[in-house]
Amino acid sequence: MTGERRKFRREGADTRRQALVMATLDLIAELGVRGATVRAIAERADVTQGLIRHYFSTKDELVQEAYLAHMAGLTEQTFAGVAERETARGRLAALVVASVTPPVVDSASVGLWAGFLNHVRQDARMRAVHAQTYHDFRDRLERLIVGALEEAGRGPDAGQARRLAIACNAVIDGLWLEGGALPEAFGPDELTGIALTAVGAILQLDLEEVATK
Amino acid sequence: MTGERRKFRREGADTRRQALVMATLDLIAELGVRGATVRAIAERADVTQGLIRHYFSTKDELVQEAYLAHMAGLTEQTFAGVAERETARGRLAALVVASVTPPVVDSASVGLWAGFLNHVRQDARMRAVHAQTYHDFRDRLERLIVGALEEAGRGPDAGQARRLAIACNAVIDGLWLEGGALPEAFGPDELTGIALTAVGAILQLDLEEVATK
DNA sequence: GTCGTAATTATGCAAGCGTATAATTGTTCG
DNA sequence: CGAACAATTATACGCTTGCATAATTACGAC
Repeated sequence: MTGERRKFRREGADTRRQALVMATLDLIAELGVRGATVRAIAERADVTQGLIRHYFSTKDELVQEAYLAHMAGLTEQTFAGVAERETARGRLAALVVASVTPPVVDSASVGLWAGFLNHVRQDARMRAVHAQTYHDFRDRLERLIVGALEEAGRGPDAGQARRLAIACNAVIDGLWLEGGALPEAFGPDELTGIALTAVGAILQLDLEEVATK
Repeated sequence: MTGERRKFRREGADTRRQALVMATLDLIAELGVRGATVRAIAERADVTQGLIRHYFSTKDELVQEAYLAHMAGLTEQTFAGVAERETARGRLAALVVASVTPPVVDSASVGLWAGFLNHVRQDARMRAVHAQTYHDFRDRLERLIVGALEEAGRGPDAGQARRLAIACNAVIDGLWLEGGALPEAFGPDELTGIALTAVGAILQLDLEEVATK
């Protein structure tokens, strides 16, 4: 009858912080931002709610760190297999394919991103992370594009390169979004083919022939 | 010292419902879904909170109607000037331009859309609205594309038309999203030019020469 | 061992939330 | 002009939320 206090193990700060961040991402993806309450996060991380305050002085701080982790993970997943390809055109094709294929294209991932967008619009630091993530991705894409065009003997000037990168990025983002938000609306591999064709048309480059390694 | 009861005017049901929907949209756009509480909505609509329950049996019902109104308004704004153009190619160009220009491209509008997305993923009726809005827009886009291609003497088959519409839709959505989420990242009219070039490249059609009426 | 301390749990609080219901009041119609 | 009724206000309830603070306990140092 003695009210038994819950047993626990001590963990390193990094482990615990990461576990809390993962639990937060899980919940936002699953239930939306509304569902990611302090209590729910704690429960999912198998911890009591007080501990969150021990590692994050405020809930917004935790959400912010979760956002950073999500965006970093997304970029990493997208560029995962790119460097392995030998030609610039092959690297570009690999990036395009990865961008519109699971695990990058994923309902929960898109939901997560959308859930964060409103926080982004209100919090200056999150806005900075957002802008940097976007520009970082686009810059890398632009470098791949320039490489592929030079390989084909046509080097674009800076303005052209910028505009091409914005356009290709838009195709990729749009397909990513639609594939994640309406998974059942597209056939298997349909998005892959469309993405390669569209980006190829914008750059006047055949990406489909090099898509499969 | 008699607690004075607030004066009020009776309004028609449609007027009040619409006012409440507008207040909801304002608040979600401004403060995110978190900020759109029943009390805040009532205050913005200059009404007491009890009235909301008189017109909507639940808050989710109000949110759902607001979503419907927002999406319908967005589509309407996008297609506003399209029919005035005489050639199919001109109509397509007009649609593309409208899609990446204010008031369609707008930070609040994108924020609103993102705020709804998580509701969409959890509520079946909202998911239906979402899917229908998307397919409706894409179908109209596909018809414009087919018209423009036939005008140029090349009628695509059904599969090609579908894929082209998905690709063009992705460009438009991606630019809409980025223009709304990062307004300061693009110069004036930059998105317009990029959108016309990119869609034109995908369709192998010159849209820029017909863009300005 | 046992002692100190940081990690963790337990409990509580004030504010805000959506919803329910009763009391009023503006409007319409005879 | 008065009665009836729907539109609107007022008030309150129960729950959940984020945050604070005190009580415990696992674990490393010596």
